[in-house]
Amino acid sequence: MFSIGEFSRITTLSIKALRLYHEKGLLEPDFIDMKTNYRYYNSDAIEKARVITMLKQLQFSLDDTRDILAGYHDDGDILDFLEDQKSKIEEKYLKLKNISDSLNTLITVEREVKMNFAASQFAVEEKNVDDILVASIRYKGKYDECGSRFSDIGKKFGRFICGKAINIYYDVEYKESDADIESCLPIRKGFDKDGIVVRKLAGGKFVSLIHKGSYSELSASYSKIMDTIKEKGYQITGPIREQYIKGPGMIFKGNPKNYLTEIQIPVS
Amino acid sequence: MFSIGEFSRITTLSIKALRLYHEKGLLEPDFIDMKTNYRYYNSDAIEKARVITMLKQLQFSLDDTRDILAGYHDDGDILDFLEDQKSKIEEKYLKLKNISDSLNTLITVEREVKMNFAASQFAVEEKNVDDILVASIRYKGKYDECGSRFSDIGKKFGRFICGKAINIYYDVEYKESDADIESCLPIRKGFDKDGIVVRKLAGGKFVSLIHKGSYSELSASYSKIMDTIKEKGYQITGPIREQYIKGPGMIFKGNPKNYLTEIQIPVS
DNA sequence: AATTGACTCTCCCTCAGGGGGAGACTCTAT
DNA sequence: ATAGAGTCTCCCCCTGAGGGAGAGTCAATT
Repeated sequence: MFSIGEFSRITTLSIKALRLYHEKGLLEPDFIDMKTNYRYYNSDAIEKARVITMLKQLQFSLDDTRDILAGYHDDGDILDFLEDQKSKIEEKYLKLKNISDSLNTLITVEREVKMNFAASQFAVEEKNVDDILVASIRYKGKYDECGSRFSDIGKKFGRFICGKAINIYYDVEYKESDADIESCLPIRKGFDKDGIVVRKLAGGKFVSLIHKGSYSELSASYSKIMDTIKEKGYQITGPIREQYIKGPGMIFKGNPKNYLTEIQIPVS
Repeated sequence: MFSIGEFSRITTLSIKALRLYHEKGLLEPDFIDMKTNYRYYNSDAIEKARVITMLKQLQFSLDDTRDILAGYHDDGDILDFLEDQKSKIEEKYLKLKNISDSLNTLITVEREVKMNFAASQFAVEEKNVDDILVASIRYKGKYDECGSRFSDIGKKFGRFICGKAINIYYDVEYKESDADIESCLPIRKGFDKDGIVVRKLAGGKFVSLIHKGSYSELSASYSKIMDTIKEKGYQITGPIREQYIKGPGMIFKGNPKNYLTEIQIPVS
C-alpha cells in the first residue's frame, strides 16, 4: 500500500492529477481511510497508472481513458478508439501544418521586403530581367479589380507562387475604367487552370524605378522614369509592368507611405 | 454605428466573442450607451476585427493579439511575433505528428496481429523464409532481459522498424541464465550504431509453429515441432528463432493466453 | 400609445486537465 | 510531546469561448 505521495513518485503522475483521476473514476485508490480520507493505492494500480500515462501521451481525453480502462484489456480491442484518435490528431496536425506554412510565407515575404527596402535607392535603374513563369488573368476593367484577380490566382496556385504580384498594362494611355490589364503571379511551375493562363513573361532590357508611397502618387514616379527614357533616347518596346514589392500586408493594411511598387518599362 | 448583432454578422465574430474582446481590451466599441450599456461599433472597428480574425486563424493568443493590435500597424513590424508563433506552432505540430505516427504504428501492428490470428492454423508448417535485415544485440544472460534490449534497439531505430521482434537462441540446450541470445528487430535500412549491429539474417527452409498462449507454456509447442522434425527426418541447420507476433501490447499488457509466438527452426 | 418580438445586458456555469494555495488535520520520527 | 512532512477539502485560476437565466431595450406594427 502506497500513500498518494509515494504513488505519485512511482507513477510520475502529480498528486493533483491522481486526485482528479480518483474523482473522475479513472483510477480509484484501493483503500480510503474512513476517518482521515487518506488515499492508499496498491501495486495493481501501478500497471493501471502506466496505461493511463500511455493513453495520456496519445492525448486521449480522460473520458475516453476511463471508458477504455473500464472495458478493455488488450491493445487489439481498442483499435476503433485508436483509429478515431488518429483521425482527430491527424486533423489537428494538418491544421497546424497549414498555419505553420502560412506563417512561413508571411515571414519570408516580410523579410524580403525589408531587404528590398534596405537595398533600394529609389532611383531610375537599367537592368536585364529574366523570363518569368507566371499564372495570369487578362481582363478589361478597373485598376482596383486586380486585388480579387490576384486572390483568385493565389487560391489556385498557392503553393507554387514564388514572387511578388505583377500587373501589365496594355493600354497606351491611362484609362480609368475598361483598362486592359493582365494580373500575374510568378510561379515555380503549373498549367492552365480554370481560366488562368500559365505563360512566360519575356525578359530583356528594362528601365525600372521603385516608387515609395501610396499608389495614388505613382504619377510622379512615372514622370521621372519617362524623363529618363526620353533623355537617354530609348524606345519603349512593350507594355509597362508594375510589380508590387510591398502593398497591404496579409494581416495589417500597413501604411501606404511605405508601400513599394516597382515600375518596369521594356526598352531598347 | 452598428449594434453588436449587426457587427457580429459583418465580422463573423460571435457576439460572445465580441463581448470577450471588449472585456479583454482587444476591440472596444466606439460608443457605449451609459444608460443601457448597449455596445455600438463604427466602421473602423471592422478593419480591426479583420486583423483579429487573421491573428486568430494563426492561433495567436488573445493576449498576443491585444499587444500586437496596440503597438503595430504593419506586417513587417511583427516579424518577431510571427517567428515566435511559428516556432510554437511548429513544436505543437511535431508533437502531434509524433503521436499520429505512434498511433499509426499501433494500429498497423494490431491489424497485422488480427490477420495473423485469423489466418494461423496453429499447426506445424514448412516454409521458405527470405533474408531479413535486422538491428540486433547479442548478449549472454537471462531470457527476460530481451525486453530491455528490444527497447534499446527500438529507441535507436524507431522509424525504420518494419517487423516483429525476433530472438535467436545460440545454445543447444535450454539455459536458465547465461544463455546466448541475439535480440533482433527487422528494419528497412540502417547502420551499426552504439553497439547495435545491423546485419542480414539468412533465410532458407524453416519449420515453424505458431504458439498461442503464455511463454511459460512454450515447451509443449517445442515438443510438437521437434516431433515433426524427427518424423520427417529433417536436420536442424542453425540456431532456433522465436518471433513475437503478439506479446504484451504498447498500452495494455493483454492476456497472455492470447500471446502468439512463432517458433522457427532452420532445417534441411 | 401600447404591444410584441427581436435584441442586448450582466452574471453565472461549463468545458479539459490540471496548478496554486489556504487552512485544517494526520502521520512518523525523535 | 513536538516538529516537520504529508494529506485532506475547498476555492480560485488558466484559454477562448458557449449556454442559459432573468432583466431591460429597441423598433415596428397595431
